[in-house]
Amino acid sequence: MIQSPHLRPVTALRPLTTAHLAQTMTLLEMNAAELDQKIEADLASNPALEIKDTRCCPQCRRPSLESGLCPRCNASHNLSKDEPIIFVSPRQDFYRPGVPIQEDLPEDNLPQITEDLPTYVLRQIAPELPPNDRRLAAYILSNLDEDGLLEVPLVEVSRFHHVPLSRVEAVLGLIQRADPVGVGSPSPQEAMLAQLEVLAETQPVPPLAEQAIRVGLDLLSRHQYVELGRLIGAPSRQVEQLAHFISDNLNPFPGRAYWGDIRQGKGVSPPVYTFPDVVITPLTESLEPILVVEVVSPYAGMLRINPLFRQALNQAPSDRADQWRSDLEQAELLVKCLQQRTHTFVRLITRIAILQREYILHGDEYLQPLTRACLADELHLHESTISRAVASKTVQLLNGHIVPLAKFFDRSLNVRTALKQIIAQETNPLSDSQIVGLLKCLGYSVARRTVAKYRAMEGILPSHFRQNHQMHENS
DNA sequence: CTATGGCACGGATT
DNA sequence: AATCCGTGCCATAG
Repeated sequence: MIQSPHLRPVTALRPLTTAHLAQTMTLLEMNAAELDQKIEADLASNPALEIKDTRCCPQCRRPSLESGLCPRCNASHNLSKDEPIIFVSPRQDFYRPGVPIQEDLPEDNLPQITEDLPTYVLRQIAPELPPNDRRLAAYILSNLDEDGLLEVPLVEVSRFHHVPLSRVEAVLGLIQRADPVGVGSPSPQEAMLAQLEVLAETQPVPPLAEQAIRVGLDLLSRHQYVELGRLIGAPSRQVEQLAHFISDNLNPFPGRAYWGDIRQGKGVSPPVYTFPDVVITPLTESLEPILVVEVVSPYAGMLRINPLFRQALNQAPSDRADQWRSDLEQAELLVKCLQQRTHTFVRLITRIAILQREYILHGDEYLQPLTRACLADELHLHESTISRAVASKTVQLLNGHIVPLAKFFDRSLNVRTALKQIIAQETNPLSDSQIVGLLKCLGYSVARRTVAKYRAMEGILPSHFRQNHQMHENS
């Protein structure tokens, strides 16, 4: 149900209300990229629609206001910092933050396709892959579990595709060396071995590491150094260093904690999402900047009913009249629904920008736990409307990271980052219940059990598998 | 006895 | 109506 008291006379539509509602819902669910496609399709098939010329802002090429400048360049600098500047911008490719505006964007600068883990990996290895092995690779990658490990036995893959096992292994070898190193391995053990191998190419690794992982991974994870030392023939002191090295550098679950956090890491962070639906930038560089929130909505303000078409309707050939009339109605409906969609979305994002200002400026730790229901109540919308509006949309933050809009509704992110900080700073491993105490001091009240779950989510090992962070570096 | 993981329940989310 | 998430209770390992 759309019910919005502040809404313009959109309510005074037509007897089309059911169709209107239905389409608004559908549109609301789409993100910018999908909407773009949809509108392009409509433009192509419906002669009643046309694109109206718009003037561009001379400074940034966004469509301009009456004054000639766009809302951003036109904004005065002495507004209240609590009031974000919000405006709607029609096309993603008019403007790319951080990238100087160019007349022609080079080919490889165009929007990336939305990538999930399998696609991301596939793109990396495709060049090295013989064409007939591509399907094989794609098949393997589509059978990864959420940890980035292969769920299906290799033999089965080979049988399914009627190729020798050796070929499957060769392809898998390539996959394992692609970016989340170790991805696609059949077991944590193999993942770690692959990582070790890659690591060895750039830096020295302890000679016994490989053996330790091969024969004693379970001992390693249980901290049973003496036992392990006996097994691989090394003093327990050396084994301890070994364990330290392993837990610092290797990750048994290559796919985990990979999508969430895009840190400086080693390489460049992979672009995971397409163009964002919202771009947030500071108006000026300062500690307490005014936020500029740009809502990307394809063709916003550029779409209208072709006036010529409307005129021509009267003189329509009788056999075509019905068709034309329905085209016109559809076009009108689309335009109204789009207005409705942007309006709802703008109200939503405005509220979010105000409520989550601290988060936008200062990062994960300051994210307010916010529920859709609560926002729905404030905006007098139905919660399902919020859900639809939030679904599958992304926001680009000040630091250039693109995150799903749903992240603004994450109930536990702030606690999880606090937890990560605690663990990063700990000198010796803290137990979960000790962490509960520390979190409580910070004002986060969570159950002991929950801390364990958060750890798992972040890919942090249990305390007895973690190492003292004070001593460091082997020779 | 302490630290964790597993299972299941209730409320929130979609 | 189906699913996800935080939590409590219990079993297990050290």
